Amino acid sequence: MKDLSIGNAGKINDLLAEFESVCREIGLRLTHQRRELYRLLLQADDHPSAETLYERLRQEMPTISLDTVYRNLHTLEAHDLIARVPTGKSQARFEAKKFRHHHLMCSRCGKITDMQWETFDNSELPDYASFWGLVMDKQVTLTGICKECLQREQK
Amino acid sequence: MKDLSIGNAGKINDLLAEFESVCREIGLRLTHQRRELYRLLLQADDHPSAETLYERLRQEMPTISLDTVYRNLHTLEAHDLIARVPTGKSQARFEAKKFRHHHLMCSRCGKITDMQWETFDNSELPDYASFWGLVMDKQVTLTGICKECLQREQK
DNA sequence: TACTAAATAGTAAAAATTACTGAAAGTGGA
DNA sequence: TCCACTTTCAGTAATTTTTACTATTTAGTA
Repeated sequence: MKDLSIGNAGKINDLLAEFESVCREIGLRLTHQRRELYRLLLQADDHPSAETLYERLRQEMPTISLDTVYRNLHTLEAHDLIARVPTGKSQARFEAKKFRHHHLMCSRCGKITDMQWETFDNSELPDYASFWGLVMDKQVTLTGICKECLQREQK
Repeated sequence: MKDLSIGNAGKINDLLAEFESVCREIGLRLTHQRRELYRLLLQADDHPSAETLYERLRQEMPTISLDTVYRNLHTLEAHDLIARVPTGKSQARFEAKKFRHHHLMCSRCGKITDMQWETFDNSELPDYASFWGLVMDKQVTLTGICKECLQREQK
């Protein structure tokens, strides 16, 4: 995972420029569709599904096809430019790789929130991990009920 | 999550008895299909998909329907007797809740392996978590390449 | 401007999950 | 043990999600 510092998190344009040069490096064509897909993912903070991205893209380019969305999601994922959020649900959710983070998932409303946790990031893996093989990434998922849902249930 | 100690891990029968009494407590009927589904999940260590479970169940009861498998997976999940493994893939994978553990996922062969990590289990959550809401579970997923795949690639 | 491989739109197909219906079966009480 | 009640089931259909196919268009480059 390309470790982009959180200081850049808001600078969509910088990240887009970075994306474009990475694409050129690895020989991916910069189509309007691909750039827009990535831009939407960069500015989204709701970990959209393929279907949701398709709907959003259709606002600006009504003729884009669903296949293009899925194909590009695969391509970008294969090149580690975006990631799939491991939800356990049948519908996949996606995110741009902006900075190292973990996920909070509300089991009531399904909302997914990013969270940084440096203490964990810096911690040692258990011995078993190196016995198992080569670990490339470690990710925490916290599950529970978000504040909004808790308040809603109290009423 | 019902925290069953790892000492019981091999004792399928004990866990089945436990399962049956839990079902009676919460008013779930103990049908042959449901018991077998749970038993298969208990003894499986490969986190099978719904389809895989269906195939296995058909060995012993050829008339069982796929709907029954899905319905029971939902029911048992809703009562926290089994869990869905958050893989990020479109096909859901399941496991019985035997003991507290985390997952190692091989990005080459897709194999999922359980791992205990008490240091993590006992660690404090970051402050942001309590601000977010009520956290019920914390789970680590390590991604990488398992030993078998590493050896295969070296050849 | 023209060439070429990659990517796209539109559509079809496949895979995975959920819904529906009448029949069967487990559960609790007489 | 039998009965009534309700859940669950099998079989099938429908829906949702993802992938595949093909003719056409486009980005990158000379």
